[in-house]
Amino acid sequence: MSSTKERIFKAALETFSKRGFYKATMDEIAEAAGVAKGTLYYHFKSKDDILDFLIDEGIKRLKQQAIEEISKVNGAIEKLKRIVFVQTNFLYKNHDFIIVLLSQIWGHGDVPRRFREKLSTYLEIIEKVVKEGKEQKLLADCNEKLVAAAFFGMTTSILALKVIREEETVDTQEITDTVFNFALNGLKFYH
Amino acid sequence: MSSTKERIFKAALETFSKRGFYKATMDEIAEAAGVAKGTLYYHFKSKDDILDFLIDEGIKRLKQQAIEEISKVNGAIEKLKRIVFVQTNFLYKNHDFIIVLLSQIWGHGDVPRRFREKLSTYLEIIEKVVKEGKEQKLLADCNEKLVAAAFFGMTTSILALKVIREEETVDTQEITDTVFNFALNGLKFYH
Amino acid sequence: MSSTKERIFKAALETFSKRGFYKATMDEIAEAAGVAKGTLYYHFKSKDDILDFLIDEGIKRLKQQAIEEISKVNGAIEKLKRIVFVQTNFLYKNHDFIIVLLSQIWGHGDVPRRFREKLSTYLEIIEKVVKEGKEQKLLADCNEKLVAAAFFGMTTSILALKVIREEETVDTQEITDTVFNFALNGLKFYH
Amino acid sequence: MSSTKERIFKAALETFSKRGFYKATMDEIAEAAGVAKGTLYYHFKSKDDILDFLIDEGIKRLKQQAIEEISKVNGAIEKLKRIVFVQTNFLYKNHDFIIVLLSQIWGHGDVPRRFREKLSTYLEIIEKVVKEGKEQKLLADCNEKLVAAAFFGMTTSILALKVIREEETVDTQEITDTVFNFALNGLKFYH
DNA sequence: GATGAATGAGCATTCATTCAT
DNA sequence: AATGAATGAATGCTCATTCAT
Repeated sequence: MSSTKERIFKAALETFSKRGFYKATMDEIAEAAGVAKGTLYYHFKSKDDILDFLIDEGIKRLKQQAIEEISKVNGAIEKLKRIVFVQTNFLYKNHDFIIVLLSQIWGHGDVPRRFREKLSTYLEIIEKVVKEGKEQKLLADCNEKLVAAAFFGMTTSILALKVIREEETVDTQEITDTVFNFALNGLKFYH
Repeated sequence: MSSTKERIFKAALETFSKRGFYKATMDEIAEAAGVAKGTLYYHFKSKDDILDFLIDEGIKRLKQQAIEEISKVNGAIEKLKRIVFVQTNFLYKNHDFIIVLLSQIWGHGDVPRRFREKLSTYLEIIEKVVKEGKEQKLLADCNEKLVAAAFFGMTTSILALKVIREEETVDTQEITDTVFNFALNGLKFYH
Repeated sequence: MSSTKERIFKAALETFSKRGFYKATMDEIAEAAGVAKGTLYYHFKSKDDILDFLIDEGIKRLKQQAIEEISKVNGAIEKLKRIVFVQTNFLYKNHDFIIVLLSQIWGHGDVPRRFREKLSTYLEIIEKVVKEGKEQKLLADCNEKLVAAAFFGMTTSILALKVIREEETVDTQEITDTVFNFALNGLKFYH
Repeated sequence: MSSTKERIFKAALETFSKRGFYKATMDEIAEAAGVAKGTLYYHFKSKDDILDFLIDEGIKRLKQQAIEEISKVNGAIEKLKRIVFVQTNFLYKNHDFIIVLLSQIWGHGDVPRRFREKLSTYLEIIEKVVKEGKEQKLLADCNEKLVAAAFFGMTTSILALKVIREEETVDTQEITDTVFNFALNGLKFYH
């Protein structure tokens, strides 16, 4: 990625996150990137194309990190923990991305559908681990598709709500632990 | 609510859900409602105002149902189950609402912030039940704010993904059970 | 004029003056008059019709007062003085009217043309007095049409500028004297 | 001023004068200027902004000419004559401007107020000359603010009425003489 | 006489996109 | 590679007017 394209990428992510995709204008992105408006069109076909690129890149990076991380350990439970950890950290470090993603995946149009499909390729990683866990009798019987969605929804909700609120510096380790513990053991109190 | 306003309300919800808030035009809403465009402005101040009203009403109704339902039973765990049930059913019956809500609550602007604040008043109901459960030693120690967010994120993710996909008729009872079981017992396999 | 029409008349004059004819809305007029919007259309054909009526009435009243006043005295000069006096007082007491009038008479459209024609019937009163004065060798030779326009322009400019500025209470007698003296003797200093 | 902006400037002046500011549409201005509607917004922020610019420029040019002209002669009376001359000629040559100006300066809103303030900077030039004339015992004692307003009101009234009527070619020299003579010597007949 | 809900033509404004330089 | 002036289709919104009650 050329340095100019990189700058546009970052500026767009920031602008979409701050203003929302629709309210963000090409003028704003250009200004944030420090380039002329025409330059955006040299590097991207359209505004939609920038969004596509952003989502693509984001999910690609998230997947890479998840795959890399779970390859380091053995056992479905340990792998799951790593996934929660990666997810939390990634979303925390890339909250602009998650805000943009979460604003775009719901809805019936072609665009949200395409984004959901991309996201699915990430969720499949989780599903696979859950399935493994079930087979290894480490995890209880469950619908792994539902569980993957639940995992993702849980983590993003918690994180997005905290991050967006620009609260106190978020302790990602605490969230990782909470989510993981919640997911594994549930809320029931054991005497 | 006058009958005209009611019709606009429903048309707007449907249109926003189908097309997305920004792509939906006032002309489309008017046509869907079977009124003239000017009539929209007789009942609402602006397009944003319609959205506001939609979110307000939706959350108000969700809260009403949740409160009513948990008043019927005793015990935090039973109450929690009812909440999951209401949430699932409400969101399933009002999937247009949930799509609109989920598309609008993320982001840094004033609008998403306001919507999150409204949503918080619903989450507080869950928090209260969780807190009760902890005090009664029915639920494990946990951060109830995080748990409430997790509950909401989990349910909506599962549901929205199913609903949007216009999948097979969704079995809300199954989802209720899955979510509740997951939340209560976690994923760990017990020998 | 029925009491309702009278109220609309006053409300319209005030609203047009405060907001300008185009910015003023029928809603504002109705509210100022304390009636429903539909009622305006019971008494007047249209917004333009209200303006017409306002201008008509205003000029009619100005003419009446001028005619009555000049009938009280003899001699062109004395009559001219009375005209200046009436004009100043009337415009002061009816500054809403003068503001509306002055905003509408310039321009090429049919409406300003019609208003100028109505105003002409007042200017003719001045012209006639000036003509008389010339014939009686009391006033210097001059183009009475130009002089009448000058008279009107002079007085309204002075007054409007003072009145609009909502300055100190305007001393109409002083203005009358100044204008009259200026008009009669000019600015030249006589040694 | 870029050539495009210049063309918009002229087209707007003509359109506002012909149709009135409020009846004139951006489409009309664009067409008159031979540019696309969007181009108007590339050079001006809004329709109001165009009006602002027009009034600014007009008054600036009128002031420039007046200042230049009175610098050519000595003596308050001669200067005054030049002012009347410039005013008459400028307004005649720029009757579109004067029509727009006169339609906009009356009223209580912020816009007319701002325009009056701009116009005041021109009137101050007249005031200064009148003051000089008084000090030099060339002009009678008078309120120079009132006199300046009177001068302006007199000239514009005469001119606007003539110009709008699209009468016979206006003889600006005759008007200059009439106004100047009227202003200097008054209407009284001297035996 | 009076009301106010409903209308829809009209308009200012926005903004992604193009293209000549 | 980069620019920025110009475009025009698209759209939210206004508001005078109508009419059934």
